[in-house]
Amino acid sequence: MGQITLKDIAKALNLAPSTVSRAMRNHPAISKETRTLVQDYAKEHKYKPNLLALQLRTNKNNTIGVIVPEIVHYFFSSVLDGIQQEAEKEGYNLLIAHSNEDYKREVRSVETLLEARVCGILVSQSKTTEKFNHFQEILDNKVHLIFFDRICTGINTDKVVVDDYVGSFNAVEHLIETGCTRIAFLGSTPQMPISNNRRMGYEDALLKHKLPVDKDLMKICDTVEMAKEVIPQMLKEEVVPDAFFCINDEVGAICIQIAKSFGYDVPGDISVCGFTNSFLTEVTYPRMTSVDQHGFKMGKEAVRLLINRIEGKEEREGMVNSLIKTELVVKESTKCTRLHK
Amino acid sequence: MGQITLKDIAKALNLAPSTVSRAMRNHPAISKETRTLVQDYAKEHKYKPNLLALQLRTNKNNTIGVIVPEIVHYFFSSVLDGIQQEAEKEGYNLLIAHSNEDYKREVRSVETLLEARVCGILVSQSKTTEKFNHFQEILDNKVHLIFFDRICTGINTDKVVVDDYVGSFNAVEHLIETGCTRIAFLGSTPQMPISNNRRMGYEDALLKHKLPVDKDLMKICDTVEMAKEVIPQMLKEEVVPDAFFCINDEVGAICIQIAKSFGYDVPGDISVCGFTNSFLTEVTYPRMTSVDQHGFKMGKEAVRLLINRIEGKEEREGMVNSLIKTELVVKESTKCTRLHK
DNA sequence: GTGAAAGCGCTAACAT
DNA sequence: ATGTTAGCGCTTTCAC
Repeated sequence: MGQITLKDIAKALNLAPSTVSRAMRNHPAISKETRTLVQDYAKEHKYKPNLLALQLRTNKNNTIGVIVPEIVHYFFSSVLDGIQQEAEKEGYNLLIAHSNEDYKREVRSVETLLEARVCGILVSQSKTTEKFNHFQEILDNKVHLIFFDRICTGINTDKVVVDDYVGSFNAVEHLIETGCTRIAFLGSTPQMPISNNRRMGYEDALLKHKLPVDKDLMKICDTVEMAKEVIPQMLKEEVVPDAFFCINDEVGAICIQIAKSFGYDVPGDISVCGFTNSFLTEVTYPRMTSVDQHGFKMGKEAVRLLINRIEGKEEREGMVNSLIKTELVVKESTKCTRLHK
Repeated sequence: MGQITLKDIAKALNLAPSTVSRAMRNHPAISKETRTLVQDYAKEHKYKPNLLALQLRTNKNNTIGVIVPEIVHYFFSSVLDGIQQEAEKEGYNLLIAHSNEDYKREVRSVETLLEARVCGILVSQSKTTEKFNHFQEILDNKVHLIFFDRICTGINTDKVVVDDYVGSFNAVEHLIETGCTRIAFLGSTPQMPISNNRRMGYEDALLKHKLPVDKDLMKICDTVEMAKEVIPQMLKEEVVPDAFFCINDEVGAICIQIAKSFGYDVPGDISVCGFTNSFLTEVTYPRMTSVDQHGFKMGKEAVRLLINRIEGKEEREGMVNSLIKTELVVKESTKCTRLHK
């Protein structure tokens, strides 16, 4: 015998299944005696309602799907943590899919989640995604969709992002104020809004301080592998950067290693700034200055918004664009300044 | 109109639902014409089978539950990655719960997963868990249970672990062979088998090389917070360790930082060895020697075993105890030796 | 206050 | 080769 059902209880107690159902859910029209009778019996026999049956009836399961491009990754696992905690609190389950930065796997993940009939999906796009039909299909299926961090500008839906522009601007300004003038920007592909916004923050900070925007200092370099190619190359140039502003902490951390291996002092000769403020920043030597992205908070915010949509509680008009504030956390891989508090 | 159903197709094509059902699944008794007719119509109208209905019928959902104690963590996210990839390949979905090293959340996670009627559960125990009724309940519900890494010795079930003893023994022997004689062991609480096995590997390596086992060198220190307390304290003692063998890379990485902040050279004065061989080992300075735990592989192995149990394909008698081999990866936080290849 | 019956979407046994 | 019926576990009319 696997699990006890409502029917079993009904039979055992000589009641109708409907009565048992009502009694379990404290329906007002049920006498106190029957109610306690039923509930006691249920507890004693460890009755567990069959969610599958419930979901089939209401054609709605309390499950939220999440698609992340990378799971072994401080930022995304922090976001997942936030999503998980908030979802659990609200009684939702989580189906997690991992696209592994691969467009095809992302498409398949969408299929899987739709087949599982999730009631909403949170997505952070893979780097290789350039077609958006699969996202459109989510909406066509009347399933709620919210992008976080790596948003897709081609689809009109709710989004949760950090203020990449401001975070970037502040970080670069900090580098400038601490005396750097040839600041390299190691970004991601330009079609990624997070990268594009950070590039604009970078350029505007340079402009504000009357520094030239040098295309040679701006590279696409968003993985450890690329960093191991790109950074040494830049350090072999005639004019070497005196600062690296990196798209993530992984690249930043490797950047510190490489700069030191070339004999440069960090931050004496070269400053390095990362993005995320993960635990990595604590174990590099020197400890790394980075822009905190508050991933945990972003995760919570994203589910909150999604659940509000699902339950029809969102009052804001049109598409919501939620902005999480970043915070520059100055540690030791950038120089000190009195100008900066 | 939300989703199209079998019935809808049947009505539109003037067929019985059962015929449509059979046609969709290439039942041999269905004529080629009807089959293609049905399948074309289904494809055109984007028919998606309702998994909930299917699962209700078979009283079996193809969902596997996972409970991890920590999600923002290189090792566990690697394991999750392995679990995810293998499960997806086999057509299983994943329900992930996060106990956050908290016994009560772990118990609740078990409840949630059982209510969701998962067909199997993978667990790595929280540090604070000392009662096992909730695990027993999983078995009582006839749901397959497999422990990985942080196993529970109080429950008789399948397990997947790394050879902590051997991994530890080899690491400590490497430290000894490179000239260390006062090797500190930073472990976890003794009731955790992984910690206990590593402690035994540690002690046996010392004994083999005729070094004393000094209780003062063995501390419980398995988090960054504890490391920041315990390690400075040990470095202030009269006799300072000349090596730290740490239970995980986080503690190891922080250990390197602290040792350097005390003015010690790593590995000149003090060697440090971690456990996991995460990305952290690449960004510490010097890069950290560590024992690779092959988390990804462990994840795959654990799901494989679980799925075999679920599908009744496991031939091995009794409870399986799967052992993943570790591998000492020597980098720069331990000294060189000719003895060690 | 309680029961009987129908139905959520699907499939399997039993017709025809 | 296809249709009919029943039922997975639950809730919700509609009766009584």
